Amino acid sequence: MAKPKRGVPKKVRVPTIQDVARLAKVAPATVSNVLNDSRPVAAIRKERVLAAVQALGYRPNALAASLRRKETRTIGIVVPDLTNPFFGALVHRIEELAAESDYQILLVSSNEDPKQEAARIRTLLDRRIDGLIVAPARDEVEAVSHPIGALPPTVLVDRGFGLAGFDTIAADNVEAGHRGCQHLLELGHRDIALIAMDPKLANFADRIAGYRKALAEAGAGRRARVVTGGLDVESCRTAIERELRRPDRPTAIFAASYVATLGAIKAIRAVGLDLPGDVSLLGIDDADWMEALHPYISAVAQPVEQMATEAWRLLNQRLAGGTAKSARIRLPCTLHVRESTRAVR
Amino acid sequence: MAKPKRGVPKKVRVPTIQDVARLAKVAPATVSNVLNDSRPVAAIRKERVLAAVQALGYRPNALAASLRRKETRTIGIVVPDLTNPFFGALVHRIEELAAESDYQILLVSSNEDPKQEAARIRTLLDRRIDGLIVAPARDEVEAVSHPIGALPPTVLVDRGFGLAGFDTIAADNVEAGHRGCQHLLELGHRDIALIAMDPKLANFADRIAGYRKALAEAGAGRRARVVTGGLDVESCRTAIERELRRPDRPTAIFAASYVATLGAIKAIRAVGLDLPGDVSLLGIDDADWMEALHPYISAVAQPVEQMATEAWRLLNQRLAGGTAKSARIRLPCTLHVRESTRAVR
DNA sequence: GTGAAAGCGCTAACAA
DNA sequence: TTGTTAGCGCTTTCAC
Repeated sequence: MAKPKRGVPKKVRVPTIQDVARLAKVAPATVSNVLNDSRPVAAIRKERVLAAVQALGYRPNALAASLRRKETRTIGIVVPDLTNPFFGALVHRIEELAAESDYQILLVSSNEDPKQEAARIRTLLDRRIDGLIVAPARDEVEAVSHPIGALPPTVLVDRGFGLAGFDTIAADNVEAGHRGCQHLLELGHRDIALIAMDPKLANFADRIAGYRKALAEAGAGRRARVVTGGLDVESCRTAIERELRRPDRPTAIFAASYVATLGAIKAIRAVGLDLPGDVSLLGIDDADWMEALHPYISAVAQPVEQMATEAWRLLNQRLAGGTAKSARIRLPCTLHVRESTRAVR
Repeated sequence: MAKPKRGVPKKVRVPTIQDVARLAKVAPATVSNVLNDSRPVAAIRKERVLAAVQALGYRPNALAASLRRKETRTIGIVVPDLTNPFFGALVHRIEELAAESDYQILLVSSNEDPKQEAARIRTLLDRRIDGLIVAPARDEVEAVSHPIGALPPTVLVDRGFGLAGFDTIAADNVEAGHRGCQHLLELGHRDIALIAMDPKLANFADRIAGYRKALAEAGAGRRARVVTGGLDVESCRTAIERELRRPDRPTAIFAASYVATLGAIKAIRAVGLDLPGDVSLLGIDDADWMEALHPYISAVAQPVEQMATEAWRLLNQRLAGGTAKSARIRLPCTLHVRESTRAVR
């Protein structure tokens, strides 16, 4: 048995700005000024400082600087579920942009739960993040900010569009629902079931509205069929399966999210129908695999990259002190017609 | 035009521990002791403190506490690519576990680039993270730690297995390659091409070794065909397509990663072969969609959840002062036989 | 152009 | 049990 000496911290003292100053025979302030270009420093001293920094392997303690400067160059990101490729891509891109501007990312997941979301955001605030990007679990203001109090500059992505006091970004979900449904109608479908994870979430409500609008325009307003799935693939699958087993089963499924799309494919399989022979499928949200296996899945793609870019741009503006009134940005989706949608027989 | 007053910080002063102390008529230290249970405090005072905290909406400044305590309760996570579902799931689970223990996650992506990796890790260190979990871009020690200097407790996941000074965790990649190849051999395949993104990465080297071993055991050692793809789907697709267009094309493809699997599917389509009629496909790494569209993709699944759990467990142990010698943990993979692998004609 | 000194908000050591 | 003091490592006055 090795006898583990517990809690013995390494004795290697990390050099501080004082150590550098001493070695370079200058004031700590001068070291700071050299390293941050915050004031002109004579060339001779500057060299001495740089040499000392080199010699000691000095790295400024960002914590101390943040405490003093009252700015952490850290932003929080909150997403409902990181395993969802939409949010994965979103975070990926934001992290990339943030890093370019020398910002770090504190990442938390809310697991689609407003309670957890609030709790996690609070811990982020305790760390004095400079800004926050959140894809909220719910759309209500209370859920996002009420239990938390003052927030730093915050931009809301995907959900919570239009909430007062926030810059908000979302896909044009009404148009996504409208355009998607139109596509199905053009193919001759009249019995189109739309599957939403939670029709109360604004983005689903919008997609449903667009869908209804397209239906109405085609004189098929009474044929709307909105099915509520749930937050996970299984519950969506079950709901869709039930719909497909009805005698008057739909000829097309419009799955209003990534999770719903996955559920729809599984449901169609489970019922033993042919895709797209017996039933067409149109998804919302794109993924790499949708163009791999046949039938390629037709989908209305949200502009994730753009959403990330805009989110970062808006946040950056605020971080720079911008006080423009809250932005509300709707980004257009793109319909990718592939193989899973086919003319009705 | 609104006239934007730039850079005007909000005048709302955030309450400090001093404010609470004053209001509660106690010493700041007492407030600290109440909030952290660090010393017994008389019930009367405790109540006064709590009331004052409530009244002011006081939240301790974690930055200041960290500076003083020399511990941030923050750990860094470094992954090569967050859009890869494997790393997405890994981060997701680690974040979850960390949050349960009141740790935060600073997330950075290395984009498969050791240079970027080193740079990003350095910025994490400047923030005095307590620990680090990294899925390195390369396997060499130098790449991970040499250009950086002293690291906090660090565990390496997926790559860099066995590097001295680190707890390391990886799937049993040799076995994964072995078992996978065996499965193909059992189906009668003899011309099996293995596609690796980069055969120099240890996990690919291991998978290749396992594959060769299985081949040798079947007396087909000379028939090994290792194809180098690349870091992205397209380059893998191209490489596999080339292989499939040869007159002596393989009857089975063994794609040694998620990206390679996607590339393989696309290549098989591009060449116009039937999957699995003309060619079988076995992937490494599992994904939700592999059980959605036909043919369901057979795959050797890495135990992502377990890898995350173990990573967190090991790190936690170190954070608690544990000084056991570096752990090396190999976790077994699971073969999911589905529809994309079929007996050779 | 430079240095000395104060202080960001907290906790740990020392007294009482 | 409580308060006072010092100081974590840095940046920013202010004075020279």
